[in-house]
Amino acid sequence: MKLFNTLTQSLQEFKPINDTVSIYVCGVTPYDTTHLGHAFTYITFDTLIRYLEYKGHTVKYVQNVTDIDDDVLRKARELDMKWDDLGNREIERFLGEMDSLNWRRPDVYARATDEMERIVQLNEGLLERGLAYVSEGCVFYDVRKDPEFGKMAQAVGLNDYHSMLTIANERGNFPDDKRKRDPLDFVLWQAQAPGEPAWESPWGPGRPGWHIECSSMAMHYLGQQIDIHGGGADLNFPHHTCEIAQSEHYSGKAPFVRTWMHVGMVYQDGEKMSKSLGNLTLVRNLLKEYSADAIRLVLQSHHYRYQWECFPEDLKIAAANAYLFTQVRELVGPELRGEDSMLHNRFIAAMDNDLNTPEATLLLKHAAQQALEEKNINLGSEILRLTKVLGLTA
RNA sequence: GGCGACGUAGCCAAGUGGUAAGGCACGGCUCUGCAAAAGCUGCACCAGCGGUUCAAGUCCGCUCGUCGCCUCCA
Repeated sequence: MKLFNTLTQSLQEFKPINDTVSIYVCGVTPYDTTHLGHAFTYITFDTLIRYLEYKGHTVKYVQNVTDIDDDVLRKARELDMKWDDLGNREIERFLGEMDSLNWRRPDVYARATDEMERIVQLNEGLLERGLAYVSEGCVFYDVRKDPEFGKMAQAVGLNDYHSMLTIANERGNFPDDKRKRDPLDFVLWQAQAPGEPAWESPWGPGRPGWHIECSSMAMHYLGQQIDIHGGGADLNFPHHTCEIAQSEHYSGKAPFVRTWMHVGMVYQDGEKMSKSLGNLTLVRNLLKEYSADAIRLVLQSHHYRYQWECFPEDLKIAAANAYLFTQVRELVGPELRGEDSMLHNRFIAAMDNDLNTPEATLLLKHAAQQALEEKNINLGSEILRLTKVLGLTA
């Protein structure tokens, strides 16, 4: 199977390091609702994992949830809720809605607040190696000590280190922070602010920076080098750029990740779907009108690396296609009988080509039309076997 | 401002040098008492200009346009 590695910007033959494929996917911050963009990302990895398992791999899948950060605290204040109550509520909603889409839950769903001890260790390690420094109860990553910083940023077109530095200075969002040595330095541990929750650390009470939890969890649950690390395309910089820096300098092993996979953004009204713009299609609302299979088919009819916009018409088409597969199920019955190697091989070829689900779903659709026309039980059985690989419930 | 991506029919979209998939919409036909559904069928000089090549949507350059990232974001 070939997968596109964001870091090298090329298709690479996928070969796991060990028998068990290690996959880490950046999860959500639980302060708001689940929209179609989230579903696209997580159904993409759900599909990948189902496919890998179908091909005989054992997969260990870890996803984080950032249950303590600025957004959670801010939203909790707005709602006059306790921050952890808000987090718990939104985590339940997220998991519930993803369950409704028939996703395979991660083997480990890790909370940032359960990770404190190891995050502190990671900070200590980076301090020992001279790649971080303490300043007024905070720990910062020292980008000047890391000539390799920004590999991922470069890969996605964000020029080089010096340009990033220049731009960051021009923009001036953080250089005013006198606690930092360099405007690009980022927080590994931040000192407690008045009224905010805090955890103990050698540098005083505080909480983790924005990127450190993922380094910590990935290395703890999966090892210092992992097979696949994924997330939305908006995470490649700065989040994954910083993750690479932290992880590789802590472990002394590179690459931290064999294959970086980034999922394209979903658009609405011509712009990127985002909480701040409010142009959201909510999974919860879609589920009122469409089946999980229809929603999955809409997502899978787009290739994961590319951005797209969801139109109502596409959902109707997907629902019609989902119906085709239920008709195939009626034709075949509960027991699968026979196979169709032609369809199987074409499906494998599509999926092996960087998870080309648009082609795979199209193949299955045409096969379904044919099977129904010919009342072909063998073909129908094969279709149902493969739709199951896509996580469909027909 | 810097950097990057993209620009294929009304819309979505495949296509990684060799006579332009597919889907939706639309038109025609078949079937049906009408309609719907279904089936058949029709519908593109690939943003513009220049270059490389026997051959370019596909490679290179420029222009125009759209979007993204650089700031929390799947």
